[in-house]
Amino acid sequence: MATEQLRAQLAAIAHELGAGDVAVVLETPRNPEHGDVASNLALVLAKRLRRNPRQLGEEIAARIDLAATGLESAEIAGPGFINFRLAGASLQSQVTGILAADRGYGRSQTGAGRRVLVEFVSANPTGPLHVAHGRGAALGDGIAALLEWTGHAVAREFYVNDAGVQIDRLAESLEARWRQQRGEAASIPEGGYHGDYLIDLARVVDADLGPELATLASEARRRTLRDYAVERLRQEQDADLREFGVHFDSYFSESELYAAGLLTETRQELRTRGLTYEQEGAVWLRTAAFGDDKDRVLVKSDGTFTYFLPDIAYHRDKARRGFDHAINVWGADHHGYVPRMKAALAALGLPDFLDVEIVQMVRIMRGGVEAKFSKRAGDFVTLRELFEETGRDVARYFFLMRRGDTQMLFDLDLALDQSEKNPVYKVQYAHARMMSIFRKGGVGADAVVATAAELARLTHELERDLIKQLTLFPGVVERAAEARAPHVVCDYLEQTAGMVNSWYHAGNPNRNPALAVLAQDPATRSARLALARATRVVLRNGLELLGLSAPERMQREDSE
RNA sequence: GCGCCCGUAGCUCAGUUGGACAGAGCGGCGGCCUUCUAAGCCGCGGGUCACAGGUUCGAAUCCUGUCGGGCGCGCCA
Repeated sequence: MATEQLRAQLAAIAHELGAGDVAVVLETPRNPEHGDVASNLALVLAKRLRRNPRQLGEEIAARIDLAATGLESAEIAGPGFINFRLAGASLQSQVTGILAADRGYGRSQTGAGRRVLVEFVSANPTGPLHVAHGRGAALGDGIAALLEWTGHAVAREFYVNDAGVQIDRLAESLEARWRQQRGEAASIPEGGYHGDYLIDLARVVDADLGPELATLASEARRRTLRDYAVERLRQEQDADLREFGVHFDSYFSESELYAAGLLTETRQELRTRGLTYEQEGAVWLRTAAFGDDKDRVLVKSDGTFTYFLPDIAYHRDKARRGFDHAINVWGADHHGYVPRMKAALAALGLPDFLDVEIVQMVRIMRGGVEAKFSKRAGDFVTLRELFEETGRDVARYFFLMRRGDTQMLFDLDLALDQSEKNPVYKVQYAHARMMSIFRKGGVGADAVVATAAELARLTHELERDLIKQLTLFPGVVERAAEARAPHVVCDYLEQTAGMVNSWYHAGNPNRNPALAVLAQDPATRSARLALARATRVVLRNGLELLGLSAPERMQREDSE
């Protein structure tokens, strides 16, 4: 790639000028007058070398071997930017590169050799998944995909909190519903679960195990109900996620930690390392020595563990399983928990092992008012209700198109709009348009190729702009992976789709038929088909990276 | 009280390892349909980047403070 050669040359020149190692930043200026590629290298070096930036820019520009990097010109502008113009041929040759890479276009090996565990959703098995879980699911899956695209070995994991107080409340709540179902007076315990879904479950469990339950002693009955509820609700969550298009490589349950003796083992290790102490009958961990506000309790004075200990044991286990790095996608209500978790891992000698991505809350707006309640689930809207109404692609995209760490408004009216106002359809439609051209032209989408001589026909400004845009894709993926930010990809795809549409519509028979992809002239036609395919490759790869479909044709559902 | 996130166009949001006039989508206004699918396209208007200081050749971006919104601060999970 021409830009990579340029980058290398600039880095070398920086060395020659005595500036040492510099991360050369190349960007595509918004203003076309500023060329195809621009670098602020002179500005960066000016500071370091205490020299006039423009003068330095001239000096750098003079040292560049234009021909060797496929450049037409380099000029100094503004405070000291160096603006480069690509030679036409090098731009056109990018198309060939994209077609050759095809499904691999956008992939890189930046993260090769790194094993990363991405843990997300990890909802308690106490009820249906709600929209915030959906956002976490989309984001976790998107982050995992970005890491895969940059060469990391990624595993997706769901942590099941199937032991502990909340599960006891679940069992008690189900028992109350079951008794109500049998005509007995019973009420949901404090801190229990009030949603209608437990009424449904009570009916099912009664049909399933009713007679048996009636004969059991209360202890055994509650255990039976607990296991039943956890299993059923887990299955329901799995089904929701599967239909949402999110798949996990592994599930790790809290009860496994107990069974494998990892809690006592972890506690032992912490003690051996001199990290714990007893005070007021409880066992404390010295997290304050590792960046936390204060020390935290591991074992309560009544002898039971806090939630903290299993979490430490779990994360310690992640490292023991051979992962170099762990990324957790957590809800905003857990952000205060991050420092102590990191502190605990630092105490175990894993200071940079964990990164936590916080997912903020989602508000659903319909007709200008906030939709809050679900009949079945009680005080929240379920993920399933959402994606059954909008469709999977739309729901996923809407969750992904915003930064995860800020609160978002989910505009249901826009989500249900099937025109190109809806950003999802705008991108998908741009892809479908390219596919429709191939159908019309009678060529296989994946078979299109063009010679360099033919590609030389791509001289129109819209074509040049589009090619430049397509060449940005790999960099966008890398940047998005680095920032764990799928929305960067969404922004890019929307922008690309806009440019695709401009190009496509410019060739409308009523506007300028000479610009149609399926032009009369065979060479031009071949070149434009190749560009159309390169476009399709980028849009498809981007959509699939985000876990969305890249449709061959768009079908509108008739509005009811 | 302390900590974290946030405050950018009428609305929803990008841009925040400092850089060229602050961007997109939606909404608004004005054009354009016997279509390589108008589910659209082209153009126009719209902002004291919450506020006040500071650092810098240069600040939406960094620092300090103020105001406003959200969340978290348990021997809960």
